[in-house]
Amino acid sequence: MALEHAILVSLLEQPGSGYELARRFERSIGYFWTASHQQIYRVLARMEADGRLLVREVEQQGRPDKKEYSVAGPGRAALAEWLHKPIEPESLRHDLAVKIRGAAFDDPAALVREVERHRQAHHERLAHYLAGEARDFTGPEAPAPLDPGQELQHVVLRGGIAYERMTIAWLDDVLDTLHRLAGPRPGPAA
Amino acid sequence: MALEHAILVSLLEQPGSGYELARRFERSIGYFWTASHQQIYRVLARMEADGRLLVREVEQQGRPDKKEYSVAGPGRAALAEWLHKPIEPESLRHDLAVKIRGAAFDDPAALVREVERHRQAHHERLAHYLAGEARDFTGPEAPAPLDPGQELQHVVLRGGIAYERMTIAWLDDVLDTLHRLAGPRPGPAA
DNA sequence: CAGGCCATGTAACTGGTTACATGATTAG
DNA sequence: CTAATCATGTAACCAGTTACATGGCCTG
Repeated sequence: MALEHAILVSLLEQPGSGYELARRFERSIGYFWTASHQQIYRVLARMEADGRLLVREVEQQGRPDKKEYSVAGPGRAALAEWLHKPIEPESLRHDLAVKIRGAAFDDPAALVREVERHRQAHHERLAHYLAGEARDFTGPEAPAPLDPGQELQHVVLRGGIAYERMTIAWLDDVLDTLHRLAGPRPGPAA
Repeated sequence: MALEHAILVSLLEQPGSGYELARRFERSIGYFWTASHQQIYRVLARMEADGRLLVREVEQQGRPDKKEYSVAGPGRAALAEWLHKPIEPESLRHDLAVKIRGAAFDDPAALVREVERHRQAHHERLAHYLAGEARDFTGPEAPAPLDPGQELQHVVLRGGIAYERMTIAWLDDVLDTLHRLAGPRPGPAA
């Protein structure tokens, strides 16, 4: 149930509406957790009903009104409790790896394009993360001595960067392997 | 719905019972997908009802009878269709990263033990993967020229190894960061 | 005789995805 | 006029987790 906790962390960093949270989940929080707006609204409603969040209706001009959520005492307590409770190290879940193994029962060469597409997507994510890192942490615009919250955000982002780099390198390995299997094909003209 | 496809791949590699599949999901397939026996039995029943799998009751001596599943024509067709259809590159979901960012609102030092525990778990997984690699692919017992299926299994395993190594390095980075934040603590005796 | 492995399942619940639904404002 | 952005939600479905349930065989 980490979505609740991710929301608590995000709202502690900065109160905001469901819509704003959904956008954050596409950016910074999305480095390590994703959620759709539908899911977010549902969970926000439940958390407010449970007394973990406070809502404030904010009128805006030129835009729809919004509900600004912030963390209530019990919410903060729930987060603290979770932080002190050990969690299971999680395992990978990678559809593409299923496909790669499945290629043995199909044409391996047919997978090249798909793998290249994924490589491209990870490359774009990496560029996006690096831009964010320069903007918020290492660039000339960034605050010189980072506060603890920023240091922690930075180390999480470094994890995202390391993940994308590793994945790109692995997909190159996969492409090499697929080419090797397709190149010297066992045909009659071998 | 990649569990169905993972099951199809595994049964194409080798027919087997639900119990055997559950064990494979703890080993080789578990490099990139996990599933509990409950889930597997449920999905197997559905796939058989849909005509994607065949069952054969196998009597055994000294053990309970088992149902051996194998892939039927429509199952193979369903796999082929999925293999040719693009899928979305997936994003990370990492609870521990939520905790790390949450530590800004708690005591960062209190997280050290938890991170060390995770580091340890990933270290063990890495050792397990490396042992499997030596046994099946690179060691003296391994078949000299690997067939395409084995090449593909190997490249997926290399992905798991790269992931574990990357994660361990990142967790070291996280530990450094936590120590830096806790070390020069902003107390009255600073 | 206790514990672990082999083997199969049901039931209830929780979390996540997809599809549907509405409606105002602003920029091109 | 059209598309994008802001803003909030409901409903149905699918996937995954947790708890419960059974029972024989083998090893120590």
